[in-house]
Amino acid sequence: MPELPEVETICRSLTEHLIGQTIQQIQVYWPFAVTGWADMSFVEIASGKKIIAIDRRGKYLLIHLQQGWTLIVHLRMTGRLNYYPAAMNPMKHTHVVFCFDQGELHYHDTRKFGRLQAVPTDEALNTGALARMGPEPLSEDFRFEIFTAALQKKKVKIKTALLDQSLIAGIGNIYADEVLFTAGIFPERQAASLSETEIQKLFTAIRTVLQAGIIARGTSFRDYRDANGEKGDFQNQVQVYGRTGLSCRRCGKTLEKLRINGRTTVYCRVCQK
DNA sequence: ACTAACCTGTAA
DNA sequence: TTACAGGTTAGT
Repeated sequence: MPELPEVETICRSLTEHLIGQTIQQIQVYWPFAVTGWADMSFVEIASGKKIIAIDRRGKYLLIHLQQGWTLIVHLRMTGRLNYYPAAMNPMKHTHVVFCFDQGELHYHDTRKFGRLQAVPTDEALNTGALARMGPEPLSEDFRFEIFTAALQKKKVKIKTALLDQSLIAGIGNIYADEVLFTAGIFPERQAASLSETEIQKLFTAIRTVLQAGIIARGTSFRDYRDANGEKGDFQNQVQVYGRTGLSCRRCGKTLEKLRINGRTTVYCRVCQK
């Protein structure tokens, strides 16, 4: 569910509530949701520790604990982290509950794709997909020349390239379609076929669209909520995602869809070449 | 490079 | 009943 703007919004809303709070107790209702480290269980590692910082990397949340431990969270499609100021009964799909001095954090995930891993902080960025994660598009690590060189090496469609987390971190199906519309690029173009001008448009569109997503506090078509249970607003300003059969806001032509990499892709055949 | 798998819910 | 959903990975 959440892409970069949603995870960033969750990160910020969690930070407000949890920095400095100690995890007093953890209840795990679905054990597959959590993973420990070496011979230590997730609960053993995290219990009794204070949260000192919360970061985002791509679509991952990094909850840093004292004593050198970090909880890596990926929400996949339907994962949610809900902060409640007072004790709350777990809901049908609540898999983990963290109890603090003030309030509780509930991990909820209808489709059970998401995972929480406890790892040593200095191993966090070397763990799994995080080790191969591309640059953060909103940081100075995202460089036009490097992005250009990477695209020219790829023999996949540009939409597939945008979804490749090792090429660029944090873009998912909604923002990929929005970025390609904004850049005026047809999603089935081969990545290596883009001109420098087109890559420049794409580079700029990635940054402006993701930034707009963050300002809107994410996109809530269905499941997404921030840590306070609030919806985002970006669904009210999308150009193409979810608008198959409706008219293009720019030229009026009926928007079309196709399937790329198993993902529905919506585009305007007039505005995107 | 494409598909199935992991899951459940909702809408067609 | 079938298709599809903000993701990733392990298989052909």
